[in-house]
Amino acid sequence: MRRMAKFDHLYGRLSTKLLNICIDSICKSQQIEKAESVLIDGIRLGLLPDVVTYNTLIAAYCGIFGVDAAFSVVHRMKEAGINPNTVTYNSLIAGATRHGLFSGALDLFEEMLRVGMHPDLWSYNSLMHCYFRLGEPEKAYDVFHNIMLGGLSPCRITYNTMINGLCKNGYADNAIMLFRNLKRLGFVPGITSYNILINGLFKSGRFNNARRMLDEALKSGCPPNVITYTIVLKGLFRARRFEEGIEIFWEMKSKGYTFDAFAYCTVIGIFVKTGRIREANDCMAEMLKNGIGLDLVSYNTLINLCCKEGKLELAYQLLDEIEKGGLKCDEFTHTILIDGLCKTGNIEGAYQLLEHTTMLGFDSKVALNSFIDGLCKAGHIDYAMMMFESMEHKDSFTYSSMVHNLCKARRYHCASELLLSCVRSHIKILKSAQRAVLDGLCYSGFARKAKKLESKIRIARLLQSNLA
DNA sequence: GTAGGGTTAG
Repeated sequence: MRRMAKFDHLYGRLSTKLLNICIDSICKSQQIEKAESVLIDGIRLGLLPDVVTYNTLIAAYCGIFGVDAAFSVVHRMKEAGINPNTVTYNSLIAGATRHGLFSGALDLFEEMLRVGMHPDLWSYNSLMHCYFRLGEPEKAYDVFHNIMLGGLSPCRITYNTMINGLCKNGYADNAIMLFRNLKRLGFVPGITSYNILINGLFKSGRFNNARRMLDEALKSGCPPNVITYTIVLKGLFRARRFEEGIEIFWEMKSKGYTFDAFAYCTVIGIFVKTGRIREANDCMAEMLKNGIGLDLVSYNTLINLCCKEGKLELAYQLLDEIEKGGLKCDEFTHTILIDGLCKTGNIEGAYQLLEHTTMLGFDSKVALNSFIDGLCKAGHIDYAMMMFESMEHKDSFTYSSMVHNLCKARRYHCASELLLSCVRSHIKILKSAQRAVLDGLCYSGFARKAKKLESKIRIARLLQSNLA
């Protein structure tokens, strides 16, 4: 009998472990309901879920439904007599961070300390990340300093989080200095570290340094991955080095890189923006053929492509797919469609969608800009002016578009007033829009007014630069 | 727990 009891005990422990492995694997395939039913079955069979079982569920709830839903699991856990541990809090903090709730993550960290729990390296790494995302690099640095001084030994993620945070907060030079110092102290960077730095250098406009860093990665035995290529592609595109970017794309293909949704969307976006619709279509076909799971950004990218080709019907088919697939359209989706409708001359449709979008609570300045431009192009310039005047927040696009369209309608005096008020409001305007007004005034016999306007603009800009 | 500010307007 004693032997049986011993086996029972062993069986119980093993089974909880098996149950956890099973739930973890189901959660990883995002099937929370199935995981819950496996848990219920397990309990019916007499298995006792432990802290790992609940932590697994909490991590999954955080990822899929958000932190609030995860808290309901914490509640259930406590009811079952199991106390949350550091991993529970780390999961909740990670969940909050993933959903952009950085202040909420900080609150959780404080709560952790308040209830007497000891944060581990994961908690501190997350804390640093949150401070950086909140634009508080000094506080992040304090955490880093404390990790180094305290008994915790930092890991690669600690260093990468620090280097990335510095880059993202505009301290690319400090990031590189830290990187060099750490390397001297024995830190062996992986491709993630190099990607962080290459991206940081590209974004601060230092293309040659970025290229050199890429070479350094290769020489250090870190082959680039799909993320490296996407960074380089985007960086070159941002620098308007389109041909080099397209070359990188072909290089990726010839080396047999597997494209993911990020890479495909980047490339399709670039093709669309440079007017290479045929190539964009080939890419889309390949993306669909390769069975890439389409998320909302992918759908938005494809809908945009359809709109640019004037294939609105196809765009609406994709819209149906979004809703059938359980995804929710966002501001981008609506804006893309509103612009598509405007560009195909369906102003009435665009107006209806704009109203619907506003009713849904989206406040898209881009959509309004698009619509105003659409109105002008369809010949309703007075109505466009009315909307323009009623707009609370006008930006560079609003002014550039309106000024251009007024010039096209030969209403140079009105355009010159807008141009001047734009400059005086410290808003940038396209050089071509300014040129259109000045040329328009000259050619229509108002050369003196053009001269005066030019000097008024110069004075306004001079005053601004003095004040700055 | 770190890396692609993947998609929109002039």
